[in-house]
Amino acid sequence: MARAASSARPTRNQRAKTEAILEAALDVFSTQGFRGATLDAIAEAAGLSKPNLLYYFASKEEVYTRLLDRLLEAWLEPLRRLDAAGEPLAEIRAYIRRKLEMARDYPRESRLFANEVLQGAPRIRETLAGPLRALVDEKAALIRDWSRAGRIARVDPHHLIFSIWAVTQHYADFDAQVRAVLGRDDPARFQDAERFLVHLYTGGLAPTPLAGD
Amino acid sequence: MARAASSARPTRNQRAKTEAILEAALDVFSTQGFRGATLDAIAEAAGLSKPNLLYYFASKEEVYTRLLDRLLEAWLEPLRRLDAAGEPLAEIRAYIRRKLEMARDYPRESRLFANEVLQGAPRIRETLAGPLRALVDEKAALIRDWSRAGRIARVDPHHLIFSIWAVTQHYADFDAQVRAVLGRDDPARFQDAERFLVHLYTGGLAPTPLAGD
DNA sequence: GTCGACTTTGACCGTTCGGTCATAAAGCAC
DNA sequence: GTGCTTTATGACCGAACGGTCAAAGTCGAC
Repeated sequence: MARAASSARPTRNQRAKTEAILEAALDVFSTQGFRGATLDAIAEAAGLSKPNLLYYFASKEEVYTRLLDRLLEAWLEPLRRLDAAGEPLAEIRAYIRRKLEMARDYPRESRLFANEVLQGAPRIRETLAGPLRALVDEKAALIRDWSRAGRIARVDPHHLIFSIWAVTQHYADFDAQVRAVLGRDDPARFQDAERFLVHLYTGGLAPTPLAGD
Repeated sequence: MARAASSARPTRNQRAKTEAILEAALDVFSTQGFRGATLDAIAEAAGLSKPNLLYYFASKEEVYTRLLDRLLEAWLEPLRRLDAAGEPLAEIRAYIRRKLEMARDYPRESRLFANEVLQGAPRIRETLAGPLRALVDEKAALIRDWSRAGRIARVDPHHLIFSIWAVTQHYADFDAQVRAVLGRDDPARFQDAERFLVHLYTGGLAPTPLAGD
């Protein structure tokens, strides 16, 4: 029989094929969503027939969840690297840069995630409420400590994190809008965004609130 | 014959029915996307049969585009109200508040828009590159003038606008994630978000950059 | 060459999709 | 009531969907 998700060590060729399928599926799922995507479209993009695709994956659902699992693993990494030993403002700036790089280099992954959450996150709710929440709470506590120590302004740590997610992923998820507004293709948009965001957060989180106004 | 989008003045009953359909369609399209939504689902949610729905709308496409047209009209309004005569920082804060209110009161509309843009904005690309871009450019010029006059910090006006869109719509589009991270239902999340964002932008855009650091 | 495991495919199945149509109610003017 | 328009529906259509299956092709081990 075939490889019913049990073969201990997949062949080099098996790896290559499943990789091609996941690559194609990322294209399709990230723009069409789960329901909007079709196995035919994925198979064609991967360069094989639909039954052949189903030889490597049991179902459409399995392709999708495999993609999500991978994604979530990598998704938390930038926040995880927020270092308690570092200088607070520099740490936050570095976090913004990492997230912005991910939006630039992995926009399809960002859109896949956005699609899933937009639909109410039916397949990843447990992950969000479990590991993600735990990580966010941990880092929020760290930020709160920085606040209380007067090393950054006193702000709500959770909403600070949300805002960084929002402004960085925006450049991947709303790429079509950004392009339309800035003109067909502004190659400097990520650089300009980084400069703006670093300024915004540096000023907005500075430990000494300004006197005037 | 029926009302082939020609009847000059629709009956009260016609208005009510089309309204019920659009209301139901907003529910379904905003969570499932265009391809994921089905006419059966919309018809059932609206409380009528599929053929009856198609008596009021010519096609699935027409329901969707009608919804989008409405949305886009209202979508630009908050930015349009950014007033050149006002005090710059107060104007930007007011803009943030208006956008946050829209995310709170019209989350489905925000998600519908997000879905469309995620898919590459195939149906609203012209609107984005036309009226939206024109409005953004106009307001960006205003903000740039404020910058040059030293009334706010020198920042990229386009990316400032993008960031406000991102952080406000995030609370509608990623509601499932926000809820999961904050705990089942945090009724104060919009208040807390507003406080944080006002602080962030007030500090980040303050005309006098801080001396230290 | 031949054997067996792995891989690929065309044909097919049941379901669901968007949409049509003939027909039947329902409402209303007279 | 009669007649006309508006509204509603069950039955149906062709296409596309996710998925199955038997059969054929491919490949290395011996």
